[in-house]
Amino acid sequence: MYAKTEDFDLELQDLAQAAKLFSHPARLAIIRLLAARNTCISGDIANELPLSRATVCQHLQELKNARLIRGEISGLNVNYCLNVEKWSAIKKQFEALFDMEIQDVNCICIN
Amino acid sequence: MYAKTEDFDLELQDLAQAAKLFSHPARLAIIRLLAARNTCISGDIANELPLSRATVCQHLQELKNARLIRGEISGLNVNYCLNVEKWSAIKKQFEALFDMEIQDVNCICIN
DNA sequence: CTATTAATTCGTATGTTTGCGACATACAAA
DNA sequence: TTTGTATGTCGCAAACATACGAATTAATAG
Repeated sequence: MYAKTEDFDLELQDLAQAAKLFSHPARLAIIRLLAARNTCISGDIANELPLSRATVCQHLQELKNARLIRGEISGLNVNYCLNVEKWSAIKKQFEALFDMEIQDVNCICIN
Repeated sequence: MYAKTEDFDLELQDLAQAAKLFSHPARLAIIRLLAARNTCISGDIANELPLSRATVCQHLQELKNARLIRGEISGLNVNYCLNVEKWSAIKKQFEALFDMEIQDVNCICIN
């Protein structure tokens, strides 16, 4: 986090951090995969993405640190799944953003 | 955009790019300001944020490049406003993401 | 025990974002 | 024309993100 980020409302910091999770197509692809399937082995995820195993792992860790996904060791494999509670919480945050009332603009604003 | 980003679905690339707009509290704060007011002078925006004018200008340009906001010159001032069409489009993209059906998870996933 | 296999971490290279001071532009008033 | 004011751009530095090969860890099979 850049230093100045702390100078904003916590609510905005929080939402910005959630948005960052969605700001890379690999992470969106992972989320989509985990939503679509209920089996979710790390290696399978890596095989479906056009990235190296190491890079996919990094994205998985980011989502895991944010508690949006969870991983469970099962022998040699690791099963990942969405944390639906966190998913719902983020969904609510974005709903609040988009439900925000918008005043009529008073500029013509061509450009 | 990193090279590998192009290897993903256009839909995911697009959504990731929209999410990036929301991934900094300064940009969220700007959006919130523009939604709340119908007068929206560049200098006033900069004064409300804990950042230098140059930095705020940079964030404004980013939002403008993405067509989420528009700026209109009015004498010495520049009036900014939300582009409600783009705002609605992005809102729809996120609604589609969050309306995605989620399968029941089959892992216990403590960690 | 020793391979084998799956997953992750480490180290490193490269690219992007953030932040700002200084400079440039552009309009308006004196 | 000169001066002042509002904006925006440039160039730099620091922080952060992305990507991957190589090394590491950890469980299992032989």
